[in-house]
Amino acid sequence: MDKRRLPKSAHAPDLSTEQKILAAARQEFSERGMDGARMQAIANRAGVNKALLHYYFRSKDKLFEIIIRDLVSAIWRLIHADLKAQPKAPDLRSVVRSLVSSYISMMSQHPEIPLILVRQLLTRDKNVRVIARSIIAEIGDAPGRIFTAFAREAKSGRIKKVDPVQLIMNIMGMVIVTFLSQPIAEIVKQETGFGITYDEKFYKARIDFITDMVFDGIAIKERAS
Amino acid sequence: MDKRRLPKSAHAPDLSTEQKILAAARQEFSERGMDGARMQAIANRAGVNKALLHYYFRSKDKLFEIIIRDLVSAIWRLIHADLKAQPKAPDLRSVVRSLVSSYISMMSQHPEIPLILVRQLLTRDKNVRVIARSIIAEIGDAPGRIFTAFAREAKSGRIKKVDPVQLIMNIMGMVIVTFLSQPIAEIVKQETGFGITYDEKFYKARIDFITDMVFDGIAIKERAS
DNA sequence: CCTATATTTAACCATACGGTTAAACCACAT
DNA sequence: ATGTGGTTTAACCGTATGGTTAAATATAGG
Repeated sequence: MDKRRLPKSAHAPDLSTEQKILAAARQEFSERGMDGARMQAIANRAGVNKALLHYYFRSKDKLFEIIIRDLVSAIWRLIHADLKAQPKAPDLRSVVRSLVSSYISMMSQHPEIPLILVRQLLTRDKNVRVIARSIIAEIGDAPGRIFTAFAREAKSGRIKKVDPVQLIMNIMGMVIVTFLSQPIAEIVKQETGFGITYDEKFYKARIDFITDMVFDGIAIKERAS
Repeated sequence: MDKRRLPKSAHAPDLSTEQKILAAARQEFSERGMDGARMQAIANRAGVNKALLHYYFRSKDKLFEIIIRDLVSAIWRLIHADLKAQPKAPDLRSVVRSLVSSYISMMSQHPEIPLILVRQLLTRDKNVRVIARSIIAEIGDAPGRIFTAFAREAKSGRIKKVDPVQLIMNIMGMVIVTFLSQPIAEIVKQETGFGITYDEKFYKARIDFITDMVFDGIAIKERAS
């Protein structure tokens, strides 16, 4: 059995049916979620026969799983590429800024990442465990880095002693709301006429704004206490 | 047609089958989302025959719509009750604090609210428009109040002149992440052993932490520039 | 009691949707 | 040209699930 899978080579259509399916699936899943997505819809988006979805990826579950796996590993890849491109952070503020910047730039390049992952993580479902586990593994570095850096800085008295859980939760909240708000903002625009333009400029502004809010909030001001 | 609907009075079972269904549906929808929810599962949770769901609420869509409508109006009701219970806010910081507090207390009492609404709003779907519209109408007060209050304060030079969109986005992000993180935190606990206890104490701490972060971030420190 | 009306139930229906299959198609090697 | 193996297609299948129905059961009013 299984003469399918790993087709590759020989024949070579116009740059991979497989890729077209994956792209279409990413779209569909991000808009409708695992349960709302329809195999037929994915096939249509990809301009491909439905049976091919099963030819290349056995089942809907397997397809979804691969999408998730790819997204999670993309996080890792993109974040690291971006961090490496940045100058080594000298001070704490720069560390936070570069982390925030990396995550925002990553998600702005791939808006499906927060959409699919968040929705899935909100779902009470045993396979969520699997996703969560891999995310924890992949994302793992960031909270740790922030945590230890802050602990050190707090010891040296340059920042307030705050609960790191609260701190990280706030940072994460400010980062992801940037993307979760997008579909809502679109509707608000259509309803009220007032809208946000999610472009390069806006994202840059958010990086600064978040960093500022974090720091000028927790930095101890010399003159008081 | 329609001899059903508005059964009420006459007979009177043990405190409303209708209510049992609504409660069960709220649960199911919040855990699995509109598409993932199963009518049979709702019936089971309510300990009721499946046909009753259709007897009281025509269809799955209608049932979901009612749930959403109720949640949205609950936001309004709870927020206002809470705000009225609080002392009139004298200064800006107190205004923000009391708004943040109201929203957090509201969602902590009804965790389904953020779960169902956020998931639904992430879905690309025409009926999202309807939901969004009602939320915009109901929630409407808060951003406006914050916005004008901040504009006034900024004029008087007590806080930095910041983009109100960025500001509100940050506040909202920090508030909702408090609840969106809950399912994830549960898994993290099972995976790594480290967990957060989402209790009264934690929520109170978050209210303070968020307020502090917002303000000590945007308040102009006398000694500097 | 009897009747009318609301409620509840089991059994059933229709179909949307994930998945399968067998045949066709296509490119290349021999 | 023909055979081989990956690829694509239309047509089909089984079932889960939303929804319906007709009969049963309860309740209140007369």
